[in-house]
Amino acid sequence: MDIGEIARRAGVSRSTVSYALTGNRPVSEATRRRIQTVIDELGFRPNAAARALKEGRTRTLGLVIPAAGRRLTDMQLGFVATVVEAAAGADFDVLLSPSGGDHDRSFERIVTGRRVDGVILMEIRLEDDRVSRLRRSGLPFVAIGRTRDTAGMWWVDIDYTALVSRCVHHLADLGHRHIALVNRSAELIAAGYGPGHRALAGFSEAVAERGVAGLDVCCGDDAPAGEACVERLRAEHPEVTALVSVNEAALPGIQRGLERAGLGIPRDFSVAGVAARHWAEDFRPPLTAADVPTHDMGARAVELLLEQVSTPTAYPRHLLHTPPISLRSSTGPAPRPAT
Amino acid sequence: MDIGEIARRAGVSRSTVSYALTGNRPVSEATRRRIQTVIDELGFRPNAAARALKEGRTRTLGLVIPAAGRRLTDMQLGFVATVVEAAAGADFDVLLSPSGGDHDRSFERIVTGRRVDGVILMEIRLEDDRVSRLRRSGLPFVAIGRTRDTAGMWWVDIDYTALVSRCVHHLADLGHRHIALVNRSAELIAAGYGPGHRALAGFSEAVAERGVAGLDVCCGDDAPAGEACVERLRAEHPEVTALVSVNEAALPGIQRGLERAGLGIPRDFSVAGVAARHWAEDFRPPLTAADVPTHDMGARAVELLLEQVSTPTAYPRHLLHTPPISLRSSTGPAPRPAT
DNA sequence: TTGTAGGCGTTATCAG
DNA sequence: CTGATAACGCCTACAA
Repeated sequence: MDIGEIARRAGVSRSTVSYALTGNRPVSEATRRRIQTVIDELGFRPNAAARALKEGRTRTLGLVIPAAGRRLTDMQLGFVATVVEAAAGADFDVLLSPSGGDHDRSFERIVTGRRVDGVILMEIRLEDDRVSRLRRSGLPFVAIGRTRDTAGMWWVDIDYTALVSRCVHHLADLGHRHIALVNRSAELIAAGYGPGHRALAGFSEAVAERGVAGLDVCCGDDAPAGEACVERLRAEHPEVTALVSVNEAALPGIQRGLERAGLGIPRDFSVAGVAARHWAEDFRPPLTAADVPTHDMGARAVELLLEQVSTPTAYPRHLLHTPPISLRSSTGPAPRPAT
Repeated sequence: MDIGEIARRAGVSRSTVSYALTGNRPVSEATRRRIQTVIDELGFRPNAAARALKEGRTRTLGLVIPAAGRRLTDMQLGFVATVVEAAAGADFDVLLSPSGGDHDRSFERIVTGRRVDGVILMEIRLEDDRVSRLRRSGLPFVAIGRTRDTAGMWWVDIDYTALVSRCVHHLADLGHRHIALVNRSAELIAAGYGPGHRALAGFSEAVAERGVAGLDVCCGDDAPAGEACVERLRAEHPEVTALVSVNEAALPGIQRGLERAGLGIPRDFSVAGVAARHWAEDFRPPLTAADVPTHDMGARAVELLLEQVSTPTAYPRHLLHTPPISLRSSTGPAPRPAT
């Protein structure tokens, strides 16, 4: 069934049906209604491929997610969900591309095959092949995260440097003199994952500024890793009395580790961090943390992308979120040394 | 840049380029190589829309996920990830469609607009509009889960009835006489969500069979709900000494609730359930549970769908998983009544 | 207000 | 072994 079928049944020409469909030309109320009736009757919808071919646009966005295999973190999932939702709100569909390392079949198919009007990129590294690839292709794209060199690039990101720095200052204000940073996994850091590096930068800087001792450790993205991490920390650096976590998935493990070590939060040990709200609220006691606005970020990324799609010459824009740190109850004065 | 450009540069006709690309007709090695060179040089890939229009297929699968807004559960996320991965393995892209109850613009777009060659449906209800819609459309589809009437339908599911029943038997064998079922949310049950109903069916049946007292409660898909659920359970039914959970996201809360109530697991209280492996292993102590093979199920769903796409006349197939219950350490003999 | 015709980039059927 | 050419279904000048 195609537009011709509708035209025949409605007794009009194909173009009239098309115009009735798109509204790109006035159609008399009478014929419009006749056409609509036939369409409803047959449940017709224009073929997306034909339309895309003719119009040169697909009304589809590509969403590049971290390569399959690794489980997505909650935060990443949050982005996926809100991107899809925001796109749907603009009547755009979302094509998923799991693309990890370098040249991925799916990525190439989507980009070079012109399957989408624009791309949203997740889990950006400081140097990222996909970004350069996309830059070359001329396909509009928005990064959730950013590369080292952001020239001419559209992106949405969280200011991990500032956020971690603030956490350190907060803890230092409370009298803590030995503070640890629980970062993301060693592999991610080694791969040049931006937030990991920026968190570390903010940490080092703040720690130096306050003249306190800073210790940074990598930690896998799950509870067991978090627990192991705390155990090691206690064993090797018992002087540490507070930690800042940018690894939300490790939080339950961190909590368990502290518990098992017999440390009360925040009486004996303070914890602060950056995490999606529900992680922070699930922590016991509720975590003093910068709540990552995944929802907003995903929606903004789509917004920027659609803007770029409709105005390819637009000047690059970006959004750097620095959500406030919500003071909950996981941080307190440093315990008196047990002299 | 199109196929004509390549043809010109390679000094051949457009059809030859096409044949070199698809392999649908022998092309002399010499010209094939010449064409390939030009293609590599220019980084050409055939336009997906044109190809879809001509071939009548899109090499894309639709994945219908629960409506945005609600956070996806870990299990659902697992399906998404493995479906995408499996599809990518077969050089298929995946188009996401968030379609909850009714307002399915995106769903309609994808189905009627012929944007995909087939659809995978998640979170199936016993009566499901999307299933009937898809049945009518003639578009191949596979459900992860199943409706009440599965006639002529392709699906992959977990046998919640059997699994929950086994858990109950296991607990009854251990001497528990008062067992609770922690089900999914009341809304989901009310909406006719299959697993919820089938879990309940298996529970009621097994409980009756063993002559033990059964109590079923609904519980939201998150930790706080799990904790609240346990609290209520303790307050209103202190005689209960064991529970079966089919709500993995509530598990951390269940654990916390039991802890706060001062109950040791499994000394004072036993817990069994159905959950993805990592949830079970994160439980303290590790949870005796049927490990839901999300990975396998997603991959199988894609397999079935591709089979159906390539052989539309194939006889409907389905897969009912009944993973074994892994005995870990969260279940033990019923405590002696405190007489 | 409506109809006619051409073309978007491919593939596949004819010829050669 | 290779070229011309006609569709695929839609949109949109151009004509009426």
